[in-house]
Amino acid sequence: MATVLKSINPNTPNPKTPKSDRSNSRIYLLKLCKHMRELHQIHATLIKTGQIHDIAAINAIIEFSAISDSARNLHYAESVFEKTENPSLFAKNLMIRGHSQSQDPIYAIYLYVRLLNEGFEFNKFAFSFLIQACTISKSIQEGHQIHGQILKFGEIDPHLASSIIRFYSEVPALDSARRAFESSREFMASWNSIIDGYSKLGEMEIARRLFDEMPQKSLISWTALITGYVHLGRFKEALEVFQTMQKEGFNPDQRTLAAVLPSISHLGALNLGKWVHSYIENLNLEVNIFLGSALLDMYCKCGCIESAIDLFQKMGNMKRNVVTWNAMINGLAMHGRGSDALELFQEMLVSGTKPTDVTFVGVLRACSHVGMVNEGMLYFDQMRRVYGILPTVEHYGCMVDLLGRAGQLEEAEKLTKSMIGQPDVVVMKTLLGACRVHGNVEIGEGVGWDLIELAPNDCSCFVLLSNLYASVGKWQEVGRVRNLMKERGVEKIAGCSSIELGNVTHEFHAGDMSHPRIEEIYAKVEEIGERLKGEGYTPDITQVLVDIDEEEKEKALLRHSEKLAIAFGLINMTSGITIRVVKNLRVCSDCHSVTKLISKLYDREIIVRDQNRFHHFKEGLCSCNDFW
DNA sequence: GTAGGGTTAG
Repeated sequence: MATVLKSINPNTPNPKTPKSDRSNSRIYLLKLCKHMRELHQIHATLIKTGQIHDIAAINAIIEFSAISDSARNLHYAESVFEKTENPSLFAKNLMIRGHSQSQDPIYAIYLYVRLLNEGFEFNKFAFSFLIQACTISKSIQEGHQIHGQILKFGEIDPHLASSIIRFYSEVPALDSARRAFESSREFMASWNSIIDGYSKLGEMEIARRLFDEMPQKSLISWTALITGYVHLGRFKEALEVFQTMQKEGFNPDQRTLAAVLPSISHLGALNLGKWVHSYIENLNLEVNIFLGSALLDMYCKCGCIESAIDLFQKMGNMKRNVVTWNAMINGLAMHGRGSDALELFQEMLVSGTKPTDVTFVGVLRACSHVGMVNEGMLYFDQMRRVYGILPTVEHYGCMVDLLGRAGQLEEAEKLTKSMIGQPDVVVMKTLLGACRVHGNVEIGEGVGWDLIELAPNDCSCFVLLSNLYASVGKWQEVGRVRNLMKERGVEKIAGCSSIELGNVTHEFHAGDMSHPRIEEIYAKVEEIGERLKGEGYTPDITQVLVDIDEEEKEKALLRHSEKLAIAFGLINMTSGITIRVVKNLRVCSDCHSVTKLISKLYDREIIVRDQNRFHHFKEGLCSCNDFW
């Protein structure tokens, strides 16, 4: 006992101090508990000394065991609570709150009903937790009833109003949410809640209108709006809102930053991400689990895997949850560091963190990106057998990719057919892509034509099929696919690459002429082309889809967006600075070999993020080992 | 003394 107490608070009370002080210090100790073991010891002392009837002591024990983050034990809280003769209002609220945040939030309602029948009364805090319980468990009927109880109770404050709106938005029952909002427009929290509700349901236009109409905004309002744009994948708009917010004098806190970071990650805006990190450091903001995970993910997705690892280590075990681990595992996988990712997965298991479906996406991608077929099969099997996680389309996608790359196309096809329900477009595209890499027309042809029927407006299906035919010289078939695409009016998605220079992101589209310095850039591209040819490079024109002569095809290749972006980087960034490019599609094979050569001839590290993974080009080689 | 906005995969 003494040793534990010492470890919590070296100033163990002097036996000479008055009794009430000693009791207070024990309650103070309770608030410092980190583990259940410590709580047991203090609890035992309280019983021995008869102080257990102290209301504050009971509350502190229940508080720790019902809601603390570090070592929750609701059963323990329950047993203390049930033995208490006349529990305080605060204790009852703690129990309701504990249940509402547990695996079975509905028990909060059961407890409430039971206590109500026993003649107890409640205050507004209880209702707040009860409505939260209904929100989490999506208990529509119960939520309605609690809403009724609140109205009967008679006193609606901003917190209750916003909780009710939140409940109806998440059920979802937008009409009811709107009605609840209309009847509580006097509270800013109601506005925040309804904006958040519309945002999360993707109704951004309504959310935006309400936001503009709001008589007064708070940081919460801005964060709700940003979250909405992020959820819809409208990352640039999310960043615009973030910047406007600051111009209007609102300084972001941890939650706003955690909300906006995913946009920075998706756009690959490293400089902005670094700005966020230094902002956090300058303001001495605590890097909690949410913020830490978001930052870590930003560094992974912006190509700074070393910074991500650094942060991950600094965060330490206490500040990691499954999301943190998942982000790091997926990050390593994305950067082609498969064995590091798998090692980290083992570490995660040792730490006692239970893997989720997202973890296995990372694990399988790790295997896939470095071609570890057997390991991948093993994990795919383990996922179901050991962890009871049912594979989703993402997992099937990884497996098809894994088998496909290894050339086991029959196996891959078999797997798509064994999927529960229809294999989805992404999985089929993966299979078709693998067929193209291996020039397997027998399987790829069937898959390709099926895909075109399954996703008639998706240009990438046509492109893949056409490239498959091209790779084996079936030019007549290439023409057939191309004509069908034209007939149906399917638009090709233009390749787009971006590169940051200072705080400005420059975007390039294939064949784009709009950049103010485009002539200079094309001159550089030509120069690169000539220098590369001198080194024995021949353009790979087989994958060019348009019907033009060979010379034109070469030119078309030179206009690929990543080549423009890299040329722009070479012109503007002094040697020694890594060029970082983000691309919306997969890197084509010509751009891949060209970038390798550039990295050697111009002695430049180049990091390209494509749709699937990172390519680190250095001294003529790529981290993907030409396997992507 | 308790309550409204936050992180991974797609």
